[in-house]
Amino acid sequence: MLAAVLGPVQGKTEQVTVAMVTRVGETKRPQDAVKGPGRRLHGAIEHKLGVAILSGEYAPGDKLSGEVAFAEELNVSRSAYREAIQVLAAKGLVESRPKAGTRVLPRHRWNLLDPDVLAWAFAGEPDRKFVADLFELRSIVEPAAARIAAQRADKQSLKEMKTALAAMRRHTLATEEGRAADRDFHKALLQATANDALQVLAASMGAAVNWTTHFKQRSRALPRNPLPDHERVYQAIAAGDGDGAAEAMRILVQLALEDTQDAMDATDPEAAR
Amino acid sequence: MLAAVLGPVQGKTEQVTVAMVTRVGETKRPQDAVKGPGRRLHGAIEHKLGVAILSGEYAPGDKLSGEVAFAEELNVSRSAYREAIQVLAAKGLVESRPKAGTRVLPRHRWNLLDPDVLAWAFAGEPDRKFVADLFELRSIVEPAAARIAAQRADKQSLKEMKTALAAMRRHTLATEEGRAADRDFHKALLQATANDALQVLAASMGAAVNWTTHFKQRSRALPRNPLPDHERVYQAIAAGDGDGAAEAMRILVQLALEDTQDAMDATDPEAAR
DNA sequence: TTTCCAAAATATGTCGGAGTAATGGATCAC
DNA sequence: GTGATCCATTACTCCGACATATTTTGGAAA
Repeated sequence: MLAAVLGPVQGKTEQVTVAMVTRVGETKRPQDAVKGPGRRLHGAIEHKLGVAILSGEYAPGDKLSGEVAFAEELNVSRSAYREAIQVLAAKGLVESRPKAGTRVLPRHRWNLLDPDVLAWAFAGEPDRKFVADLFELRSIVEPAAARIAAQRADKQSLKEMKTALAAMRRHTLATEEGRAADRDFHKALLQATANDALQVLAASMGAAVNWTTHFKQRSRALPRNPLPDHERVYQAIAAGDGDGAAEAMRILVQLALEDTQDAMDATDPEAAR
Repeated sequence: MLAAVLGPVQGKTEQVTVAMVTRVGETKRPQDAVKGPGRRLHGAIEHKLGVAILSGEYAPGDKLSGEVAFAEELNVSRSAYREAIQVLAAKGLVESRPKAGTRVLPRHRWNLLDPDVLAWAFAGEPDRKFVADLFELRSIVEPAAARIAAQRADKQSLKEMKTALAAMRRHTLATEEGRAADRDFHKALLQATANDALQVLAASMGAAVNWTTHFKQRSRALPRNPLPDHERVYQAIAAGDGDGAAEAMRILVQLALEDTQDAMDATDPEAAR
């Protein structure tokens, strides 16, 4: 009488594998390691409902069936269901009121920059308009971040960026290590800005961009080698050249956008106009 | 023990053990304090814990007392406490694991751009560094948004901005209507960009900026009249002048930052160096 | 003594049910 | 037609029990 409906939740081993996709070769303390907390049951419900909402299966304004009905339909207890709903409500996806039930909120209330919401958005076929919006935002924020980083970067951050670049050179973007190095590079760059708000925002966008690389992989067209672009950014930052860093980063983002769009066109040729 | 900690929201009366001296005039209902869908019990717990964490009362790495213990301490059921914790976990503030307990996550895991988290951050004395970071981000995003708006604004958005400007002129920023008009202006500007990601981000920042106006009010120094700055932005957008709009918005944000810093200096002279 | 595995201890996770409170809509009076 | 009142529906809260996961420990084996 368990939650067979939830599919991915049920298999214990599956969850373990998902949680274990952490980076190899991490020598940090076990506590700090990204040991993913195996998704709980309510976590699975969040994911299921979150994806359903983001994919448009439940449109804004739609009323979900009552707690008892829905919980029974999912074969979970009301507690688990309610905790999931609370999380969705915390992210602005739904709102619950006595007598009125819980309804899907209009899209402009959604916390689209929440990492989980982004993950749910990219779980299905991503919306091309939304991807374009994200890249537009990225093309605003990241060059500015690079400019600030060029002004404030300390030796420590520069060293980390250099290390990440070396790792990118060693592995390619085709490997998980390479992509991890890419993330590390941007992460180190953001840390160099010494701006918490920028870091949080870029972390969200980075996660989203990460999902797009998944599509690049799926398409046959190999993306161009992004290493030279990254190196230009690094050189400018190391030289303290704010304008140069911003311009180099602008180009980097622009190329990433083109690659992603090409990949999406290749994956879903119909949608390309 | 102390249900009073949770403020206005509280239920049971028979839970009180000793010295239940009902204070007269305490018959206020949750609706009195909050508008719209009044905060539920678990909402109050979220707020209390969220503020405690953001203010540093619970430092990253700290372990919260167990569910039973903490729930009993707050005089709430375990269910309500758990739902609150799930919400905090959804915003990246804490993480719960069996046997290990619930711990406050490191600051870089917090969703600092979540509207609720921002509200909690500004519930106490705001961190000056964080305010500076937010304004730096705002000075990156909003001018760029204004530039895009100048390129894409349709008649509808322009009309809304014009209406908001008129309202700002009629009332001042000292009134709630005036501040609402200010928000409407920025909201209309963002809508003109036709970029969902930008809209969500700016909405969060707008909420944060709104909290800072609270401090401007608290200080004696009246902020300068921001109307001319807004009008310059509008004129540039209406004329389709992207560079002009960006520059005008840059100045607007810069002045807002100076006003806010002055207000914070006046409120807390010690921290000013 | 050191290493490793197994069982216990403990805190979170899940469950089902009962009762409370609040709200939206129908009903009724004016 | 307009307003206030009543009521059914729904989420909200509480409770107590059991399940599950993970750390800790203690003991067996090397």
